[in-house]
Amino acid sequence: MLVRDLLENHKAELTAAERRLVPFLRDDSLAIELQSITKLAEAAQVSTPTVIRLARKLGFDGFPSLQSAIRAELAERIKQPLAKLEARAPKGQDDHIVNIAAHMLVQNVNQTLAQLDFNAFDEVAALLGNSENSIHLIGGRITWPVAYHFANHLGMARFGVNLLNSSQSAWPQTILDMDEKSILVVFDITRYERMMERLAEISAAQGAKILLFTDQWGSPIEKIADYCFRATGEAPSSWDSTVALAFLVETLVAAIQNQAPQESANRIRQIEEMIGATEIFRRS
Amino acid sequence: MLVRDLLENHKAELTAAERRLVPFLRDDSLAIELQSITKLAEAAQVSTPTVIRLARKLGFDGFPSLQSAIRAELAERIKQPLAKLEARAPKGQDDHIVNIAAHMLVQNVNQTLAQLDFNAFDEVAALLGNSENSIHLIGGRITWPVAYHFANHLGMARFGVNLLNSSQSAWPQTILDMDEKSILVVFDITRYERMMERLAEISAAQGAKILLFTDQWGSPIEKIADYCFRATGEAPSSWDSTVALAFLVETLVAAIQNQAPQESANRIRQIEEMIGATEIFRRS
DNA sequence: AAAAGTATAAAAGAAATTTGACAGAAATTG
DNA sequence: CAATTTCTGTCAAATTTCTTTTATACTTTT
Repeated sequence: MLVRDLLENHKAELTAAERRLVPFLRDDSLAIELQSITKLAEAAQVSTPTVIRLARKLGFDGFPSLQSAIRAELAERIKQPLAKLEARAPKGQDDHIVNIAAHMLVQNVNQTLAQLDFNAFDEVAALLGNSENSIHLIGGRITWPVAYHFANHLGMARFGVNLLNSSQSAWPQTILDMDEKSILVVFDITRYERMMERLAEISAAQGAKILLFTDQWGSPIEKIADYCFRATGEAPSSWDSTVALAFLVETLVAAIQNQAPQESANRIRQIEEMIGATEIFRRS
Repeated sequence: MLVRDLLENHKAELTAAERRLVPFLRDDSLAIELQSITKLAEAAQVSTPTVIRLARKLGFDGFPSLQSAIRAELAERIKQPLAKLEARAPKGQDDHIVNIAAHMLVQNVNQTLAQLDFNAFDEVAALLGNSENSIHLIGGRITWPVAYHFANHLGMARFGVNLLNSSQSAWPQTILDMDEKSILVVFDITRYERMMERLAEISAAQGAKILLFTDQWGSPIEKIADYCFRATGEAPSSWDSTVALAFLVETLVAAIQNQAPQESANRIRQIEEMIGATEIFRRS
C-alpha cells in the first residue's frame, strides 16, 4: 500500500499538526529534498516528535521506515521510461528463459537510457554525420559484430568509414592517417582489451577524437575518450548481452539519417539501384 | 555545477572501482533508492572507502555532501510540474529520437515474443546444444553481424560451428559436408537474398535441417525451413533493426548454456585460461 | 620488483533518531 | 466559564545508525 493511500485512510485520525505534514509527504520533490526528520519538521513547522507520532500512526516503525517507503515508491515511479513487455509464455511458464531474457532486456535498455547524455548523443550524431570527418571503428572479441553493424550502416549513409580488422597487423597504416578530422569509434566491454586501449591512446595523440561504447562498468578508455556511452549488458548466460549496444548504434544511425534526410534518401536510392544492378537480391 | 558534469570533468582521474560507481550516481532512481553509503557501495560492488575517495575527488567534503548535492539537483529537476513524470529526458524531449527508438524497440520485442513458439524454441535449443549436430550459419547483407554474433557464442559453447562466408565461392565444400546431422541457420530479412534461398534448398536436399531467422514479413525460405523465428525490425530510420534478432539469438545461447551448465562452465573456464595465456586481454 | 589501487574489518567519530518528561496551548465538555 | 482532556513543542539524554578513519593484506598494473 502506498504512503498516499495510508495518509488517505488515516486522515480522520490526524491532528492539526499532523495534517500540516501531509503535503510534505505527498510532494515528490520535497520528499527528496527533505532528508532528515529535522528538516522536514522545520519545513512543515512542526516538532520532530510529531513527525514520529505520525509515522507510528501510519503503521511504520519510525521516521526512517516512512521515509524509505516514500523513496521506494518514488524510485519505482521514476524508473519506467520504457513500457514493460507484455508477452508472456503460456501456462505458468513465467520463468521460461525467454521471459527472463525479455525482462533483462528491458532493464538493460532502461539503465542505458538512464545514463545516456542526450546532448552528447546529439553532438556525436552531428560529428559522425559530418562527412569531413573520417571514421574508424574497432570492436573487441564480443563487440566486433556490433562494430561491423555500425560500420555497415554508416557506410550506407556516408563516405570515409573504415572498419579496423581485429588483427593488429593492419593497424599501423590506419593510425598513420589519423588526424584532427578523424574519429575512432571503440567498442570495449569486459574483459577490456589492452590493445584497444593502446590504439585509443595513440589515436588520441594523433589528434583523433575518441568515441567509446562500453558496458556498465566502464572501460579504462573512458579516461581519454571524448565521448562515452555506457550500455548495460546483463544476460541470463555467462556472457554479456550486446543488445543495448546495438540499440544505441542503430539509434545513432537513425539520428544521423534524420539530420540530412535528403542526402540520405539520395544515397539510399543509389544503393538500391546498385543492388538491382548486381542482381544479388530478390525483388520485394 | 552538476554532479554529472563533475564526473565528466574528473573522468580522467577516476580509477576502475570509481568508474563502477558512476552509473549509480547518474541514475535518478538509484540515487533515490540508495540512501546510505553502505547500500550504494554494495550495489556498485565497491568498498565504502572507495565511495568516500570518489566524493573527495569530486570536491565534496564527504559522502553526505555528495549525496545531498545529487538530491538537490534531482529535486530541482522534478519540481517542474510538466517534467514530473519523465524526469529522464529533460525539457520536452519526448520526441527525441532516442525515445522514439526505445518505443519501437519495445514494440519489436513484444511482437517478436507474441509470435514466438516456445516449444519450437526449446526444441531448437536442444538441437543446437547437441554436439552431434554440426552447425552452419549464414547471414545476409544486414544480418551478417547477427550470424557472426551467434556463431561466436555457439563456438564458445560447443564444437562444430561454421560461419559461412558471404562470398559464395567457399560454399560448395560446406554444402558437400551437409547431411542429416547438419543444421543450417539462415538469417534472411528483406530484401531477401536469392542465393540464400538456393543454399537452403540445396542443404535441405542433402538432408540438413533448416533453422530460419527472418523478419515480420517472412522470407520465402519459410516454406522449406524446419524451424522459423520471426523478429520484428521496425526502426526510426530507412533500415531495419536487427535488435530483436540479436535478442532471440542471445536468448537461444542462454538456453543452450542452461541445458548443460556443467559442461558450459568447464568450457568457459578453459576459454578464460586460454585468454589469460595469450595475454590479449586485460585481467578483470 | 615496485607502485598503485582496492577490499576488509575494526574502531572512532559524527549525525540522526528516538525517548521521556514536562509545560503550555488548544479544544472540548459539562 | 471553568475544568478537563488532548495536542503539541521544547529540551536534553539515550540510543541507534551511519560515516569516516586507520591499518593491513591482497590484487593488479607498471
